[in-house]
Formats: sequence, C-alpha cells, structure tokens
Amino acid sequence: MAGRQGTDSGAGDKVSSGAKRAGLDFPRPLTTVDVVIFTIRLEALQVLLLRRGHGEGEPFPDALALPGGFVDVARDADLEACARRKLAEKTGVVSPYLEQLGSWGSATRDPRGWSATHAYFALIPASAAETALAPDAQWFALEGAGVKPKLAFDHAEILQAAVQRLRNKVEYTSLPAYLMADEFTLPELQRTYEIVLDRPLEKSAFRTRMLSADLIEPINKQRKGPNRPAQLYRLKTAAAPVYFARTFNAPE
Amino acid sequence: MAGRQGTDSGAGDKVSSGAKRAGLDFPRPLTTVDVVIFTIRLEALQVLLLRRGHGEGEPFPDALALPGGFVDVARDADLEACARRKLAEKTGVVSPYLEQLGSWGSATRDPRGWSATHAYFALIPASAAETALAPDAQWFALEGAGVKPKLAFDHAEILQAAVQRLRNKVEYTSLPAYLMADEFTLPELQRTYEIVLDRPLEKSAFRTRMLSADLIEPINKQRKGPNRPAQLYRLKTAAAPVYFARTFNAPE
DNA sequence: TGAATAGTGTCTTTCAGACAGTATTGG
DNA sequence: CCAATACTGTCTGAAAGACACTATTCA
Repeated sequence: MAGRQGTDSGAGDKVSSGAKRAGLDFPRPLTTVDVVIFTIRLEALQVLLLRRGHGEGEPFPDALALPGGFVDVARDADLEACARRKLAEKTGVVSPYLEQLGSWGSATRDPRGWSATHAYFALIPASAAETALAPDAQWFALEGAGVKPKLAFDHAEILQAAVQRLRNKVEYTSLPAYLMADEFTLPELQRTYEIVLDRPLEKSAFRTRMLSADLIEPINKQRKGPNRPAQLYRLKTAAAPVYFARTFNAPE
Repeated sequence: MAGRQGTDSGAGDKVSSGAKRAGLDFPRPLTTVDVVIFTIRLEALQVLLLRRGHGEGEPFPDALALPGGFVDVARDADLEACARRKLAEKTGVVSPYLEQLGSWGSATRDPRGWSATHAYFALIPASAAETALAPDAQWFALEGAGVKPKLAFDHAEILQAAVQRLRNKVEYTSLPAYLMADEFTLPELQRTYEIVLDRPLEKSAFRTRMLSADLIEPINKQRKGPNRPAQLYRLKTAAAPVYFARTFNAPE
C-alpha cells in the first residue's frame, strides 16, 4: 500500500472532515463482510441464507442472501471479528471453524456504489445448526455447486467458490471433523466426508488415514445400535486441521 | 450482505451528499490493494518492494512496502483490475500468473484509520523482472519467510502469508512454470522448484511428474552447454496450473 | 579421454483401492 | 441363528524415493 497515486475522480460519495488534511479526500468503496455457513442436516450439505428486508434504498428487496453486512468501524476490531459477529448474531455459534475465502469487489456488484466484500466460510456442527437461529435465517440444501433460489448481489458466485473450496480441501484435509458433534464414530465421520464429496469412500483407507493422523482420540464410550457398537472418538484438544499428503481418489 | 444492522458510531470520517438518502451515512474503511510480486533472480526467490515517499500525512515515510495503493473507484472496474494496474505500473508486466491471497483489515493497521487491503500475489519470469521496472522499485531476496528490511504497515505479515502459500502450492502444483522464460529445460524447471522450496528434489520423480502432466511440450530445439545439451520445452498454450494428487516429499 | 550435465532404468517403499473375511451387537 | 453394521487383513497397483547406470556434448 503505497501513497495514493493517479488522479481522483469526482464520482461517488466524498469523505469530509479530517480527510482532506491527510490527503484522503477521495471516494471510498463500501466495505462489507459475508459469511458462508455450512452444516450437515438431513444427510445433506446445507448453507444458511437470510431473507433481505425491503426498506427504502434496500437493494435486492426480499431476495435471499448470505449473512453479512457492512463493517462497523466502531464495533469491529478487524475483518475476522466482523465475520464472527455476523455468525454469532445469526446462529449463536461462537467458535466454529472459520476461514477466509476471498474478496469480491467491483463497481457494479452493489447498485449503491463501488463495493468490496470480504467473504469467509464457516463449518458448524449439526447440533449447533438449529438452536439459536435468527428468525430471518433458513437452511438450504446444496444442489451441485449452488442452491435452488436466486441470490442477491454476486452471492451465488461467492457460494459457488465456497463449495468448490470446501470440496477441494476435504480431499486432503480433516475439515469435515468440524462438522461433527463433540463425540462421533468413524463411520459417522466417513459419512460426513461422503456427503460433502458426494461420492463413496473406501472404508479401510479412510480409517487408516484418520487413525494415523494426529487428529482424533477414542473415548471410553461406544455408540449402541441394532448392530455391533461403534467406538466413539472426539477431536484432540486444540486440533488444527490436518493436511494429508495425498488426495482421496486419484482425480480422473 | 444484508442491510445494515446495529448502530453507527460517530468516529471517523463521514460520507455526505447522496449517501444519507440511501442509508449509507456511516464511516467507510479505506480500501486498498497490494500485490506481492515474485520472481527468480540470482538463484533466489525475490520479491518487489517500493520505497515510500515522505510527503505530509504519509504514514511510514521512507519505509519499504509492497506495491499497492487505494482502489480508484473511477479507474478500477474491480479488484483484480486494480491489482493488474499496480503490477503493470511497477513492472510493465501485463499478463502474469495472478492469484488472490487474502485480505487484511483492521482499525489499527493504517494510522489514517480503519483500512482493509486486498492482497494478490503474482509470479513473473526472470526475463520480465528487469526491463520496465519503476525507479522506486527494487528486488529483495527472501530469507526464510520474509525479507531483511522492516516493512510498512502489516506488509511483513502479508509477505509471509504469500511465501507460505507459494511454498505450499508448489508442493503439488505447476506454479513454478510461471516463473520460467518462454523456453526452458527440465533441469531448469527443477532448479526453480528447488529454489522456491529450498530443498533438493529427486530428478527421476520430478521428470516423470512433469512429463506425465498435460503442462509442457518439447520444442524442436536444445539448450547447448559444455555438456550434454538439454531438450527445450514450452508451456502448452492456455496451460492452467496443474494440480498433482500428491505432494513431493512425504512431509516428515 | 574426461568432466559435466542430461536423461533412463530398476528396486524399494508407501499408501490408496478393492474386497474378502472376522467381530459384536439386537432380535 | 440371522441381519446389520463395525472393524481388520491381504493383495494389488500407482507413484515417489533412492540411486545406479547410460548418453551426449565440449575441452
């Protein structure tokens, strides 16, 4: 970030007050943060969407959109804090897996003017997906790389990027572990992998990979059922995501 | 991006004119774009840095910084166009490998106020690294994950993230191909991999991997030297980066 | 001929894919 | 006992690691 070069234009809104003295008297883009929140519900990968309002000057009235909004320079210390705030406001979840996805900015993506959004994606366990949900929020199952209804702004593009990133990383990381409840069995974890990847995995290779990674530990408990009970595991404390040296299936 | 929620504070600069009518009467962060430009020079991975000016109100006077600056809402159609503009202004290179790295935004990273930067990283061939360089720009060799001099803002952190991302991706992608001249030999490409990764690679496995990927093609030419000449290759036309199914060495 | 580097072949190791086989529960 | 699911073992194949070997140039 060097000092400003080039000429300022007269277009758009201007900042005033102390800005001129510091040489900051030029129009600023709008700055927002959006969060793509994933969970597993009903044996499907789902994403949280909000119904927009229809007040005066609101673009895309009544359309569906990702949770997000303007950065509040008084409340948000940094971008991630802003993303966590949006997440907590809409789901009550306070410490999910949260990763920066990228940013989208252009003159045209928001009819109110040049705007740039910082997109994050979060993984939350199914157990947390129902509890403190905001009234205007709703889960939608993913179909392919998107969702059935049309989305506001360029949110369909952002959602598509999030799904691709998630699917891609699931091939060689332990990210699906963050979609699990506190205690889970290996077959349940494998099922989560399979839902996200939308293809079956080999049981044997899957178990070897998961058990040889420094990721989960067995607890003194089993999941009962109408069949052989399964060992329960939990994430090791302070478990950062594990990166494996290979992807799951050789990509054809 | 939903409508604005919460309360606006009185801190910072305000927008005026049409903003109020549209409900946009709240302070906006500064929006910048920074580009981490890598090349290979003198058998080392190097990064382009700029010496900042020392005009009135300029933060970090005379310090080194990444090429970048404010988004110009009149000139830049979108963030990537802004990054390409900065790159072309400083190096003359117009079509490098360019990838979004992430964004950094906080109340404190710029003394002029809440600011968010969109960081990109670019790979350019050594041949292009010298030609149309801006007078205030200079190449610096990387040592570890950073560079010797102190950098302005949080640019040391951004640079570190760029190096980590590059090193990580080089383990399983063909990114170093974008650091090569138009024509290159396989040993030269391997040397580039080794410089970026800072460790030797096995010749045999390297050749097998590169030749079986749909990435390069031999041309009817050889590189002469005081030894056996080497086959010259070029990138296949419209070669997107190749992703391999495994990393190079098993991570210990 | 020898130095130097380009390029190939061969053996081993690692780990996923395939899939058969064993284990343990409830009914 | 049987159905159902959990879990293990064994064989195979693909690709990397190690490293020896051959090939081709110039001096």
